Amino acid sequence: MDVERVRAPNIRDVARLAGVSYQTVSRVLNESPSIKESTKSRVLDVIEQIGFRPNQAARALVTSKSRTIGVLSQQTSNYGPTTSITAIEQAAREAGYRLSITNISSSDHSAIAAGIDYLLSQSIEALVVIAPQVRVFNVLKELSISVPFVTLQSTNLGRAHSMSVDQVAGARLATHHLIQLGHTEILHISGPQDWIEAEARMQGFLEEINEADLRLRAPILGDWSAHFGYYAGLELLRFRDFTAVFAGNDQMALGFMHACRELGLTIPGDISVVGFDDIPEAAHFFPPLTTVRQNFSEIGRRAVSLLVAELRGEQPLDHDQIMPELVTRQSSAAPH
Amino acid sequence: MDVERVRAPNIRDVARLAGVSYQTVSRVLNESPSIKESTKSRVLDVIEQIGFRPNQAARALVTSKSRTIGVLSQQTSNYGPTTSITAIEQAAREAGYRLSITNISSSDHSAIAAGIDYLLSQSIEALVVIAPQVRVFNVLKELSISVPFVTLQSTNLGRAHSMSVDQVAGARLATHHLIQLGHTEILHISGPQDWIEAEARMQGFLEEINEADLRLRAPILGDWSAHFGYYAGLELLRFRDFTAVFAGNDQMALGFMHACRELGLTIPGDISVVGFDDIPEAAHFFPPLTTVRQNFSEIGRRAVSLLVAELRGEQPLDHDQIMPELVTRQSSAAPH
DNA sequence: GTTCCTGATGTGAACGTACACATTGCAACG
DNA sequence: CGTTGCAATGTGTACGTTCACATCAGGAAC
Repeated sequence: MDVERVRAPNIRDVARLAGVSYQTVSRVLNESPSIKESTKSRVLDVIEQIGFRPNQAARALVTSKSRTIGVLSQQTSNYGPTTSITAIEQAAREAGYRLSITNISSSDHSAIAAGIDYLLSQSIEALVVIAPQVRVFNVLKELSISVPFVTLQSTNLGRAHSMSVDQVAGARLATHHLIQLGHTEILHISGPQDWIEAEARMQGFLEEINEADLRLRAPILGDWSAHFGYYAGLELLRFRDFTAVFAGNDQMALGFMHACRELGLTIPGDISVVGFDDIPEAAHFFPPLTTVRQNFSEIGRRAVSLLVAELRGEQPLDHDQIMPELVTRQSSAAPH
Repeated sequence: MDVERVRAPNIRDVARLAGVSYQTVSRVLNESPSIKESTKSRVLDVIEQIGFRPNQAARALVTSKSRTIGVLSQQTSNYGPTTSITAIEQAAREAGYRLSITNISSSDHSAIAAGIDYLLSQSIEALVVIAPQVRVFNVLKELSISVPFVTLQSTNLGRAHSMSVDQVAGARLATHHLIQLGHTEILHISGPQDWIEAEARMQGFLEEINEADLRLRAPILGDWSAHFGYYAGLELLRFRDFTAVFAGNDQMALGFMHACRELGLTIPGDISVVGFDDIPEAAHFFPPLTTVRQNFSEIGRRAVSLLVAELRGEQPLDHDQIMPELVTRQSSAAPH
């Protein structure tokens, strides 16, 4: 009584119904130039009619091309990475590539290596790395990846493997803004020490402070979370020996502002705050947050375009680095 | 002068070096029971030594199993979907499945159909749908998908295809909380009309309002964004004929509170606000937001576990529906 | 010693496609 | 009218794996 397991139609079924050889069908599928218009449309009709789909596995097997781009990412729901990934997915699809995403939860050496290994085992043709930790790059260097790859953070890998918004410049914009308002005692709440972006933002901060010849205060090392910003704020505000804070991202800025309110301080009256990223919510914080906007989607798109060009053997478009932009809102003002 | 293109080692290379037949190697790879321990370890040694990786494409071709779960998602960087997707990815990987994600940007019929078609063309074995619009389900019904699938929202598809936090119950929690505080004029800012979750939350709101025999006010249809919450707030607050707002998500609540502040109203003094989702930032809004927490990760995990069980022909674990939880913070209080 | 069984291993085929090469038909050319 | 050339199409094979089936050795049972 069991029903014969229906086999999906293949290229030969199409050929038979269209009265041509399977190779002709293959030519239609691959848009070969030398094929008569009439046969082509006849084949396409049959394909449409019986709902034939070329088998990707067979295709991948014979061409040894998986048409897949791997993405290694830090496990996060943050706005930046997810926005980039979405852009990557779209750009990849438009270029005819699939995505294979792996999120690593821990960032120790073996987890990173396992993540990359997992991706390579799927015979990805290219790799995008969004896990933005220094350690990840050591692993990358060590493994000498056999496929084209690109990281979405500024690195000193020295090669054309990096695609990023200029974090140093962004941090300088933010810091410079505060200095120009007249602040002289500026605190930086940084991201985790081993994050490349945190490091770059800190560097921009330091450069600007130095150039203005201001007193340098040791940055606080945070974890990007609003919670950290809050608790750090409660602690830091016991000594009110600063008038401005540059937070490594908008979430920490939010938490810090929360702490300020709780201690009865007003922003920007008592303390100015500047964030980084410009997440969509930042415009509605209390007060609306002055921050540095970076175009996460553009980074993702460019990463894909770089990789795809490399895969096709084309010369990649030579973009300038993407510049971030200061968005001035109401959380920053001159000190009184 | 060109170097012979290095071919990746295959199962026969391993067999030769280990002095066995390729089939024996295949048995080792597939953990066949009847294989001598000594041969097994010899084969594994060779695999390790030459860095052999089984070719997934060949495997997929012969087994006609892609080991891939498709994810159809609405293009978004929102906390909920991204958190779920991350959980799905992890659970899928642990169960030995890859993920193939497609984000659809528009939600018209053809875009949805194209998205599903794209996923099916990759011969996915199962499908998770996170694009939570009513329209999507119509397309799903229409297409009569040939693979097991699950949606991450409550639906009335009538079958065991849905995995979700009970949105109606969550909305009732929120609304009931406001009623219990003594509010009688409660406004609901809803998500877009065609979103299943928006509909469910609205339904919960209506049920609770009806049961308490309060005056029903027409919900405002928003778009989930903080911007909408803000502009809606500016508009709504021209008539101060309500004392509490239940927003369809935390972002709209944030925007609404922004509008309140701008008009000189205090929260919860003048107006109480309750959100939905409990995004990590909500605890640091001004004031910290009372909201309904739902476990996005758990939904994702359960979806995968359901699908994997179905693929393996096992009986899926029968979970109760996941219940949301009211998180009371400082944005809600008794009216004065 | 023969038979039977079972655990361990080997052989042939198939999956569906693309590539390299072969063949056909027909027009142009001398 | 034979040759050449080219456009259009067909045939054989390979990709790397798994499945179905075949084989083999060796011990138990008679």
